[in-house]
Amino acid sequence: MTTLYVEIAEELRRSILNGEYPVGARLPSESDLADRWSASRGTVRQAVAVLTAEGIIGSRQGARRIVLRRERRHSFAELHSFAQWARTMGYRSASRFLHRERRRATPEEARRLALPEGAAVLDVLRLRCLDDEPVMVERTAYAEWVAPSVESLPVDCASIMDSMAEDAGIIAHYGEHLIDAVPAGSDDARLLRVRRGSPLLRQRHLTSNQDGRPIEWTEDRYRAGSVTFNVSNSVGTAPLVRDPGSLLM
Amino acid sequence: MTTLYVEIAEELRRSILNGEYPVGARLPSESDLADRWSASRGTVRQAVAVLTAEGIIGSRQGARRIVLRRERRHSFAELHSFAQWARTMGYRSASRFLHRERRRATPEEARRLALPEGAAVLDVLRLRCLDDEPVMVERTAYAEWVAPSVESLPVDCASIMDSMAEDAGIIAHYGEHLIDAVPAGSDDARLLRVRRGSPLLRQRHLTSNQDGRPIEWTEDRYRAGSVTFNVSNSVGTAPLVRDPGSLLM
DNA sequence: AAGGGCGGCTTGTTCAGACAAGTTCCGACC
DNA sequence: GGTCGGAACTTGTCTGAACAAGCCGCCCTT
Repeated sequence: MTTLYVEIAEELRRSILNGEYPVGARLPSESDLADRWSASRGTVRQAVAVLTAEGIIGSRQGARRIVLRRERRHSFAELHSFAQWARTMGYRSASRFLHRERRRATPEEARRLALPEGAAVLDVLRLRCLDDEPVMVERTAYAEWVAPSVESLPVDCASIMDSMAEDAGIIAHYGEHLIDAVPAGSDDARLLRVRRGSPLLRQRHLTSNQDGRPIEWTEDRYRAGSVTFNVSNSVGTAPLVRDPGSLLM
Repeated sequence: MTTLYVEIAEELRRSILNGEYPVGARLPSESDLADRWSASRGTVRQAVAVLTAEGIIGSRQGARRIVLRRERRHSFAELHSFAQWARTMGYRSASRFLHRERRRATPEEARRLALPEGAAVLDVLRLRCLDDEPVMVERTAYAEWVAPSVESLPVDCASIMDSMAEDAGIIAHYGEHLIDAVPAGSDDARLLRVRRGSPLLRQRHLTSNQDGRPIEWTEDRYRAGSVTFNVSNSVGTAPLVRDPGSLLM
């Protein structure tokens, strides 16, 4: 049993998906929805705020909400875990450790992971495949406090994040992502089977646990054409809302 | 005079920025903050939700909120207008129309802009510079209903979006962005002064007005190293999504 | 000294009501 | 027929209250 506003959001999402509210249509007013679920207007506002944050519906003061899009967006976990994302998209994903050893953190890594200069990190290099095609090279520096959990994993472990959560209770909670384009180095080129200097989509990200303590600093390099990042937004700035005594996210 | 929750959010952001709440520190509880501003708890929750969405603070049920980061990152929500973004970042930006003519929409453009096959669009090619350095090539297909506003602009117009808002009341309200990496074509290479085939960061985006009516479908190509996109998220919010390359593109 | 449990604190969810601000639409007027 | 104004509707902001759920530290036990 989930919470009420999540349930309302899910049912609305379903209604949009199955065409009851096509793209461009206006949703019922908040009070209509509140009546339908015997909920207060505030709870309904939490529900529609979820869909707004997902980019599915848009809203303006005074006018009824409209449907912008049908497809649903995916969750935080899928952004942090390549394996989990691949699974939900219906791909077979595989990965292998090519390299795994402790070394000193570079100045950049130390800064990102909030470590003292020269602290030890666990350096990991992995190659990721979708349906047997090499798609991404992943270079990660793990903070020392999570290193043991990573070192004990088998070389073909599919999802480090999943394993860490299960074995050590280390859970990714916050993330920051930097996205740009870089030319393939000679190692990248060999592993991804592209020419040296050809374009790669680079996603660097810092993952932290629930206390804001950094877990890892990662640089992923995707072969051009294999992956696209997708963002929806609206001017309404506040993707979040609240209402009588509560707000949501 | 802005609204109360925005004011609270701004003051909290300032306090974090000036070090009153350093990274890792715990914020006061909701009721403390409510007392301080003589506001209800609900209003305070709206304020902290703003900061949460910006990735500045994190929150977990039962525990006090913590500071994750000081700076406010430049988020996609603000990346509506290149000119506007450049200005807030302190750059001198310039741009020039290299090409501007009506033609038939390609099948992709027709789909994105929700137009019938073969409808007319206004095709625009612009070169964007930051501090006199060519940084981005922009290829836009404008829907016919906004074409007149664009055609009347001077060749060195800095911000089409600003002009359209002023002159015709056409306001960008919703956006969807697709981000990946592509090799520079020969035109791109000449304009951006890079070698052909060198990596470019590509941002395609669809802009719609307040009714969800498509305004433009744009393809921006940034020279590698000139721009990095940045996204923050946490377990409750995921503004960014990853899509497989070949499907649905 | 190490471990466990309980209680107080804090965030999450929900309710009902009120007013402000913006949109829509129809009807009156020119 | 077109335009202007206003009424009805809808979303945005805010209050105050209550309970649930999760976290943390203190204290007591072993």
